[in-house]
Amino acid sequence: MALPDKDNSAEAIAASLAHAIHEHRLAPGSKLSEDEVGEIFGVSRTVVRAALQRLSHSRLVELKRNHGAFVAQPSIREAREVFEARALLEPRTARSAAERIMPADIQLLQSHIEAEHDALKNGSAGRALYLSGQFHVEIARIADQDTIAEYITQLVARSSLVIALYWQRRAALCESHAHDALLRALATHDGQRAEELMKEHLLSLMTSLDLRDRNAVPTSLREALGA
Amino acid sequence: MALPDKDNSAEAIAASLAHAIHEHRLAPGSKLSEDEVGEIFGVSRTVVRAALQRLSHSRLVELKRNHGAFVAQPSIREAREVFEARALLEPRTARSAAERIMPADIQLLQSHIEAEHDALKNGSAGRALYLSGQFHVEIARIADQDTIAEYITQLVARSSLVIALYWQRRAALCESHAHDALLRALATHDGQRAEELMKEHLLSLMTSLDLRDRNAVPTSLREALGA
DNA sequence: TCATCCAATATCGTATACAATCATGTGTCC
DNA sequence: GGACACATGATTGTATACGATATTGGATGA
Repeated sequence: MALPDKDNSAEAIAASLAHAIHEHRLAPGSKLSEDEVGEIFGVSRTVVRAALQRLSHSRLVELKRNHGAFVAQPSIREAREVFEARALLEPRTARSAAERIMPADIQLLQSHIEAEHDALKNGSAGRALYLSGQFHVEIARIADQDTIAEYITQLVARSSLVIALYWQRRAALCESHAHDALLRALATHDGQRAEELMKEHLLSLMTSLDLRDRNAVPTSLREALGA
Repeated sequence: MALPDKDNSAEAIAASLAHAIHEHRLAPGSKLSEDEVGEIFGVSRTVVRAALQRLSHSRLVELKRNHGAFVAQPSIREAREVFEARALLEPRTARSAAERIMPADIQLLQSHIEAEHDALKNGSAGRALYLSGQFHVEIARIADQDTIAEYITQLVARSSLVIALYWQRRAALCESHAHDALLRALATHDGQRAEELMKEHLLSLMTSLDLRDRNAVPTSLREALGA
């Protein structure tokens, strides 16, 4: 594992774990033992705890008292709420981004899309998912809204967990086309269209999930066995 | 100081500090020494650190490496961003709340407003400010959106810091009237009007602040002395 | 054979100790 | 007299030790 910066090691570890979660290398429900994580990164439990608390606050891990940290398993309700929050934040932010975007930003988004395509071709779906999320975060950054960008970063990461749990395999590759269209609207400073496209994109994302109750994640064993 | 629950003491301490910040009992820039806070609450630095990290993640305190924790001093830019984020989240949430509100909720909001009036009459402006913030949080709760409610909680607390720094004393008491009007719209399930009122309310809040650069908070001594 | 109780184990929760770092103040040299 | 270097103090950063708690496994009894 990449050794974290000697400074801010807790933050580096949190980022590393978040990245792994985002790329689906860590599945929802995975246990993150303090000792184990500490050994992997070569630090004591003290700093691991700081990292885990950080992630807990971002809702990426769940801290169970006296039981340890686990990669979060968002409920269906939480999944819906995450996308509803995104639906409030992202469309208007995309509009702002369209009004402020600079040539360098367009280049960057374009390379994001290409990297995502490459990742998909190489079969690294996790990395593609991560890049796809970063596309959204980047738009908030272009809109010059750090506070909103931070929230979107969180929501995107949580969306990755939601996708891990509730994705239905049919309805797949609309994604990249949506990003292409968004980029075109942004590049032409068409704020109105960017806003609409983002709204539709998020809606289509949500409808590609199976958020019916019956497929609830087996949070309790009783429920898992259909008792 | 109220002794925190033996369980989750870090969270209790964080909540206590957040409350104090929200009520302007702790001014922006105040130093929060780990030893001092630990002594006040009767716990070791370990748990104090956890609480401070939590607050740091909420942007209520700023952690300066090897220097300690300080109550945050939002920049003008951050102040704007906080209200822009609220402008995206709250109006639509108010509309949802209007559609779902129950009689008990109306009662609760009414009592919030009354408590706020009482606090103002008793001269405890800090408490009034806190209650005024809780009014907004309560609306998100009524809308049945935990995720958004959490964000609004954070943003409201940060708004309190912004108010402490940038409030201009003229333009004061429009507040309670705005809440009254909002409650009427909510109580009559007039979602459209609730959304509009919330949008205007936030706008008027922001314009009652002095967010011009020249009044920047003296983050550096040089700036404070007008050098 | 089954349920109940209890001990053993593993993990987390907290306190404390020590190391690292930065700020301040002092002394010396130019 | 001024600037630099260094020692000192205070505060945070990290590691470790110990205590608390919940689960697991086995033993005992009916």
